[in-house]
Amino acid sequence: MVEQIKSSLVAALQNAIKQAVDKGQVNQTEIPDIIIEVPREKGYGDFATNLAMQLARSAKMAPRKIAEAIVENLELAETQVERVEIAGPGFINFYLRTSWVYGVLPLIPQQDRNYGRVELGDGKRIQVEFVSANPTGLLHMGNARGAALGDSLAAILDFAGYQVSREYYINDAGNQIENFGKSLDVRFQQQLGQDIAMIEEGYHGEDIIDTVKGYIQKHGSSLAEADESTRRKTLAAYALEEKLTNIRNTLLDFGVVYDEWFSEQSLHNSGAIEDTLKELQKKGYIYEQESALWFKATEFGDEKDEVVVRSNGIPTYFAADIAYHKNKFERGFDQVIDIWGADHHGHVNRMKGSMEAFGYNRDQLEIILMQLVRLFRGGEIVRMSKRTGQFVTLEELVEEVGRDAARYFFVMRSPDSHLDFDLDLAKSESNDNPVFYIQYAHARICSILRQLQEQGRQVPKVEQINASLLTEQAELELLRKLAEFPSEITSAAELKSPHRIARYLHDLAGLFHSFYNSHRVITDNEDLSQARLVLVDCVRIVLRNALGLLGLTAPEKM
RNA sequence: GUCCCAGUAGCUCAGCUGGAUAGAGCAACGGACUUCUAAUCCGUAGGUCGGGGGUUCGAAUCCCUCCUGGGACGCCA
Repeated sequence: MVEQIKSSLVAALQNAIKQAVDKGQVNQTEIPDIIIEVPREKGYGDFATNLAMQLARSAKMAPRKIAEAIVENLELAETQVERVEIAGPGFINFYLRTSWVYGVLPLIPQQDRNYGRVELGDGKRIQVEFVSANPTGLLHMGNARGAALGDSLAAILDFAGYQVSREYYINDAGNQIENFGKSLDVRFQQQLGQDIAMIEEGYHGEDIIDTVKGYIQKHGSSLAEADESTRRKTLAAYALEEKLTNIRNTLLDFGVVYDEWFSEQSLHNSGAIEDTLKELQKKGYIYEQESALWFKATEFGDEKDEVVVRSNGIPTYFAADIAYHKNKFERGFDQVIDIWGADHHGHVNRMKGSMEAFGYNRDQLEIILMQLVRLFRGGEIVRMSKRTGQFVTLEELVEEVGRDAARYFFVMRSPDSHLDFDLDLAKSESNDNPVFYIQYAHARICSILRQLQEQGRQVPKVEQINASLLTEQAELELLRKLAEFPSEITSAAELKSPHRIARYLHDLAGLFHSFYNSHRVITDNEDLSQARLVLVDCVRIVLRNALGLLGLTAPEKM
C-alpha cells in the first residue's frame, strides 16, 4: 500500500514537472528518478521528496522556486494527500489524511501468511550458496553465522518474489581430503596401539578420534592389514559420510534446509573441470609458467594471476570453483550469491573475473563477505582455534543458547561488522535480550486472543469494525509500521540485508509494547475493542511472518 | 608494502546508492503493576560521527590523506 501511494505521488510529480516546464516556470531539464521517502521526523509529513533539490543543478534554479512551481501544478485529487508543504532547502512534504493508514487493515488478515510479499524478483531464479564448510570437521561460529545469514537471505528473497534455491557445496575432493585420510589413518593406528605422532598439517581435532573408534567398532581392525592408500581412502570415505550426516543434522536443527548438496568430486568425475579449463585455454585466458597453468585474472582487473593446475598436474581449488560456478549459471540461475568468510576476500575478484571470461556479467555473481565472530562468556573472549582442536561448535551453541537466540544474534548485525556474540546475553531471559523482547510481543497478543476465546468470542472480520476509532498516537504508529512491511522486504532484498528485518521486528515489537502499556484491547467500549482486536491480530500476523523470515519461532506463550 | 572490512553516546551497533534537529538497545539516573503476561512501559542524561583536507546549495554518507583495530596477500582451501 505504501508502494501504491509512493507511485501515485511519483506519477503526480512527473506530471507537475512537465506542466511547469511547458508553462516556462521551470527551465527545460532532465527528470531524475523520483525518490519518495518517509521523513525521519513526524513533523515533516507522511512522505517527502527531495526532487526540487535534485533538479536545482540541471535546471539552474533555486530549489525552493522549483518546488513552488511543482507544487502549483500538482494534481492530487486522486491521491490521499491532504496537504502539501515546501520546507527546508526545498523538500516537498506530503501530509496524508489520517485515514490512509486504515487501508492496511483489510490487507493483512486477507493475505495472512503472504502479507509482505512483493514482486521485486519477478520470478527470476536466484541461488544462494552458504556454509559449504569442509566436511572434515564440525561447524564453527563462522559457519553458524553463514547459516543464519544465508538461510534468512534466501527466505527474504523468496518473499520478495525470486525463485530461490539454497545450496551447499561439499568440498569432498582435493588436498584437504587427502590430508583428512592421513590424519584418520594416524588416529586409526594409534587406536590399535601404534606409537605414531599426528602429522603437523593434519586434523588435530578430538572429533576424529571418536570417528575412528566408531569405525573400529563397526568394522573391526582388519583394515590395518591393507596398504596405506587403501586405509586412507577407506577411512576418509567413512568419515566423510559421518561428518556430512552430522553437518546436515546440525543445520536441520538450526532450521536450515537445502535444496541441493553439490559435490565437488562430481565435477572431477564428470570431467567438468577439465572441460572448463580447456574452454578457458581456447579463449586464451590460460598460460603456462614454471610448468603450472595460470588463469589471467589480471585481464579482469585482479591484482595477479592465479594457478589453476599445479606443476604436479593436479587442478587447484580455484579450478574446481570456476567449473562449479560455471555449472551454476548453466543450470539457469539469473543471479548467484555466495556467502563467504571475509578471509576469502582475495578470491572474490578472480572468481568474478573467471565468470566474465565465460561471458557472464560479473555482477551476476554476488559475493557477500562476513566478518569474524567472537564469542564472549562472562565478559571474556572464548578463544577458538581449529589447530588445537578447541572450538565451540554450532551444535554446542544451539544447546547452550537455543536456536532462536542464536539465529537472531547472527542476523541482527550487518555482515560487514565483526560480531561480538555474548553468550550470557543470548541465553538470559531478561529484558536485555532482544529475541525475547520480540517474541514476548507475539506471546502477549496471543494471550489476549486466548482471553477472547475464553469469553467465547473471536477476532471480528475487518468489515465489521470501525477502523477510524483507532485514533491514538500509538495506534496510528503501529498501523503505519504494519503498512511499511512490504517496502521493508523490498529494501532487505535489494540490499541483501537480513539485519534490516531484525531491526524492523524490534521496532514493531517496541511499538506494540508501548501501545499495550497505555491502552487496553478488551474494554467495555465494544466498538473500540473490536477495532483494537483487529489491529493487534494484524500485528501478530506481521510479527509471525517476519520472525519466520529469520527462522525464529513465534511462541504463543512464554 | 598492497588489498578488504571496521572506527558513530560509557558499551554493542543502525543510519552510508549525499538531504531537514545523527537514531536504537544495554548500562546510569528517576518513575509506573487492584487492569488482557512488569521477559513490559514512561521520563532524564549522554555525540568534535577516528583526525585533517576537498567536492557540493547540503557530507556520518562521495574523493584524497593520515591514524587505530581486524583480516587477506600460498603451485592451501
